[in-house]
Amino acid sequence: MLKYALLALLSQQPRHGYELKALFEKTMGGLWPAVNIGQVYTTLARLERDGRVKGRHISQDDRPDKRVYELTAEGRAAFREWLAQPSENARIKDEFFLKLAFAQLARPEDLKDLIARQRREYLQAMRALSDLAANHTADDEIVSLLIEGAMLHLQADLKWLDVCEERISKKRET
Amino acid sequence: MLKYALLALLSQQPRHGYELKALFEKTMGGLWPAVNIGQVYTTLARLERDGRVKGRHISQDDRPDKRVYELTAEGRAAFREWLAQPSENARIKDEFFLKLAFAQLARPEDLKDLIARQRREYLQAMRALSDLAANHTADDEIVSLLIEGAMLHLQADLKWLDVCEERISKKRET
DNA sequence: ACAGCCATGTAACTTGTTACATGATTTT
DNA sequence: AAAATCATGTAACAAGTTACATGGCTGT
Repeated sequence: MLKYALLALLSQQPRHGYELKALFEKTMGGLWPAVNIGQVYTTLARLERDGRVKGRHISQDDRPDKRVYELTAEGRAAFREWLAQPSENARIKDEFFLKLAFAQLARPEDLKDLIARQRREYLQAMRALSDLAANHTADDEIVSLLIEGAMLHLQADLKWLDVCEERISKKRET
Repeated sequence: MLKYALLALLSQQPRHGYELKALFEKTMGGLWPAVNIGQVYTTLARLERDGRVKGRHISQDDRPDKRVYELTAEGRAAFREWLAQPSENARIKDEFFLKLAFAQLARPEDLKDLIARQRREYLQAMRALSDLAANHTADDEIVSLLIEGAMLHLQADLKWLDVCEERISKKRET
């Protein structure tokens, strides 16, 4: 995933690893888990190995030297292709889905607690997003959108927990 | 992730790799991407290496021999610990989030198409879920719940696409 | 002197993916 | 005779995580 974000940033202009990390985080406005700087460099190395980018050494007198990467034609094509194909969401890979299903199999008596704990987690995440939204200057339109998207997700998750709880207590009555 | 699902299934009784794969898929009712059988075996090998399970060879006359795994005390503890801690959802790792944010940076003129394509994808996934729900005998309560959860997610995603589209066209007017 | 930012990387490891390889038994 | 199901695995690779290692410049 990071791979394509780097290609996107490099499609604007050549940049170096340290800069890419900062831009990535700024673009995602703290909504994406922080990227380890090490991963940026390994990803760049792999992209260069695969002919997607080309790095070149830049000497600097006042600062440490750096290595600036630019997109190749292939890299540009790979980025465009990524944008062109829709992101898969048909199959779900949400950990809580798994947890619920297998808890029900193995420890059905724990379901109520499991759901309660998860609700607390979602509510906390919701609060964190509200804070982010409040502290967020409206200059960055896209980050506001991402925050709203994350909130819609969480609302759906919370609603689902309600459905689960209801269904489970109903079953127990039978 | 698969790791914990296997521990869950083994917490009921000892089982072998082939059986675990089938049970996993039955439990998730086609909602989780199919698991590669090879991964089941490598995961079991790693679990054994880490002392979570213990395998033993069973000779069979009528069928190929098999290797049955059972949980160790450590494995049981690891499973319980997994259940006890809430699944993280605070930070989002949805590919479309990334795509939108970086498309806006690099190719803002493509945003409309990007959203339209993604909407088609979500609607198609929605239809697939409806079919699943229809063909689904109500005997398996948990699978019904998972289907509902997936639908709630998709509804949130679709709603978000509407918000994005609106916001973007509004911006263009300015 | 020390903290913090600028800058680059490697090593070891985990999880998951794809493809390959083998072979028996059962059903059509 | 062929296809499907039962059964096990390995090899190579991709992506991501954590920790370690290095070193210069800037501001307090």
